[in-house]
Amino acid sequence: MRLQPRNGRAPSVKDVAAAAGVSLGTVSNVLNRPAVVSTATRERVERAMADLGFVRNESARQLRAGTSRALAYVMLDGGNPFFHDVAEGIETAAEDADLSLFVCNSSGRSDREAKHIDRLVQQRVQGILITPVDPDAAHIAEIGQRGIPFVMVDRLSQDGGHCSVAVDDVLGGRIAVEHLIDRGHRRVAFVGGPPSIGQVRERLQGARAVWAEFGMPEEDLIHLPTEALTVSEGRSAGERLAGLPTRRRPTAAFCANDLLALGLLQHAVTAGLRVPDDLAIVGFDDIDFAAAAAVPLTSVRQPRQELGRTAARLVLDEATNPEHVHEQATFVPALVARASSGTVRR
Amino acid sequence: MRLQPRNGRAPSVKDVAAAAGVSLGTVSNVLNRPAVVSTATRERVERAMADLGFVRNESARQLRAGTSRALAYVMLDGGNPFFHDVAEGIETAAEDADLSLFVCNSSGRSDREAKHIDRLVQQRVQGILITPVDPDAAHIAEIGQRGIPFVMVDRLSQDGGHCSVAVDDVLGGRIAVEHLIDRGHRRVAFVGGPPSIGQVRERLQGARAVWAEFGMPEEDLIHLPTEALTVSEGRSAGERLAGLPTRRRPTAAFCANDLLALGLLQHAVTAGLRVPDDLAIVGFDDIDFAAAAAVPLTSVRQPRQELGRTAARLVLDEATNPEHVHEQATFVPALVARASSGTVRR
DNA sequence: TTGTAGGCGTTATCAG
DNA sequence: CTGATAACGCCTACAA
Repeated sequence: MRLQPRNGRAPSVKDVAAAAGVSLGTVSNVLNRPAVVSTATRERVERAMADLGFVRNESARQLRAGTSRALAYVMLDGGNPFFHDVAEGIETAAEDADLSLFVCNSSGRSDREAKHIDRLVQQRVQGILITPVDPDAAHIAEIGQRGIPFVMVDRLSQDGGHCSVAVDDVLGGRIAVEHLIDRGHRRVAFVGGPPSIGQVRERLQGARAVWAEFGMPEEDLIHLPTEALTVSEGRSAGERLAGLPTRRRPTAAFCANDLLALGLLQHAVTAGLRVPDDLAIVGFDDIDFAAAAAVPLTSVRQPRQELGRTAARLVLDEATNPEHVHEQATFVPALVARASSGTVRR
Repeated sequence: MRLQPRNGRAPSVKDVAAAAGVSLGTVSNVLNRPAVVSTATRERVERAMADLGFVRNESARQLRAGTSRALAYVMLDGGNPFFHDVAEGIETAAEDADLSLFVCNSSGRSDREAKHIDRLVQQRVQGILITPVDPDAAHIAEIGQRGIPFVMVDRLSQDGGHCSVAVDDVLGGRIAVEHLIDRGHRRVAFVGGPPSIGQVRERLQGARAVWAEFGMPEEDLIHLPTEALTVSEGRSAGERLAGLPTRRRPTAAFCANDLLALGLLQHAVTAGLRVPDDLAIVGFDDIDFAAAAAVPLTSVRQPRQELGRTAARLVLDEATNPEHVHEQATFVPALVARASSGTVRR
């Protein structure tokens, strides 16, 4: 392989044509409509391409085609395995459609998110999937106004102005707390925040609803707010919880996601609380690390990969189907009971 | 904002020029050398760009420039938070250089890796960072032959034919096992595989070396092979370990990475082994979940973000500095002792 | 079946 | 500051 034909420049179709002794159009045909070229010429051209180490220039193709052959996913928190699993689901769908997937991570920062979106628009990606920091931010609305197909992931659209996929978070909150009531718990903590995150609000809302329906006193569902949905915030919530006087201390905690639950679990063990006997714990998302915790974590399962696949399907439909109508795909969460909420009390 | 000027086509510099009543060259100047344009005209042009919702077309820029303004990282296992942290380090460096970062995930599959590389070459990225499935694969060597700057991450170059960054894995194995010997363990398991993974081989090699230096009998360092470096493989190694007769069972395990260690920890707890009293555990990488485990995990720390930042620095040097010489950046791993190896025996 | 011409959007250059 | 023009590499007509 001679890989640097014209002093440093990558070989172009022209170079291939020259090397193969055919015209430029023939090379293009070999690439795009191999059927119309005679076998002999085709092989000669392919040989020349291999010899030169020819690689199509994607920017030129793109410029010509007017659009790139890529999708993008902007995720909220790359440190949370949940989003990685969603991305995997998107990627399988993108692969099936022979599209690349650009994965970006806003790390919960709106400025970074806006910057990523800017770049993606410049790249003319075919569609944007996003789990937004703030679904009402101006730079989110602009995506749709630009006519770029886009789908909100893990967050339902309020106004139906675009597609979205998510589980029913209110229901998720309900089944988590109902499970704890079932297990005999009469004093439960909800661990989660900040309330600016919609998922947190809805999971809490579901928890409160079912708590009231069972006729439990409102003050016995205790909200332990956190600054973020992270392991270390879970740990600090654990400190506050362990610090409560025994008769005020909840016997169970429902955490707004698994990272919080893992942090809480860790602090509880450190503080000498037995899980689930002294403190039962339920998380949300059912990331792989939940099942892998030293006390396997009961969690509300989201169909992570399927969320991603569905989101990709919707964005592709919007990109290709002129009859497309926006769709809010809602999935039903399911409780996965493990040891951390294991025993029935009394 | 009128966002669709010419029936569906995104507005171009030409449209902006027309709208602002200036020439195309002036628009280009506003974009690329704002200093040479008078304030009044510049503002008029900027106004027109905003009105039209003009966004530079990156493919056209790229075609013109001959290279994209992006770096890429192909990681080995997106499900392992270690690689996410490395990617974060790369991204900060890329941001400083005003470059985009494309993050790809081979999921340990060589075919997926090759496909990603193909795409990246077509995109004419400025450089490729990669933690390869197999450093000797043909598609890896081709990257260098193509003249694309590239750096191997978490794996040292054997022949110096390219840059690489990694910790000293042999040393990592040494300090892990020395720590266990220190703690009084005389029968230790090494959990890890497959041996096709260089990191596994070297960590084992270090473990064996220090074991011999302390005069311990070879057969008391027991290799429990695994198929992969995952939580579930760790769990299954745990089953094998717990199944051993008590007098043959190691009192400690050194795992080739933290995912294995977390899986092993989980099974140990389930099987009724106390950690660290019945079984001490040491992992490798020191991912955040290691500290967050219910029994916080002792681990050999890699400077994850710094590996990424350094790799990015090297690839940028290769891309821009004609005097560039390949460099093997080696970092020193450090033991982080936590509860999972906590007590001194006897 | 092959060759040729034009254009995608951007940037750079050069003469006014 | 304008206006015109060429070039990047590819693709698709259309003509031979």
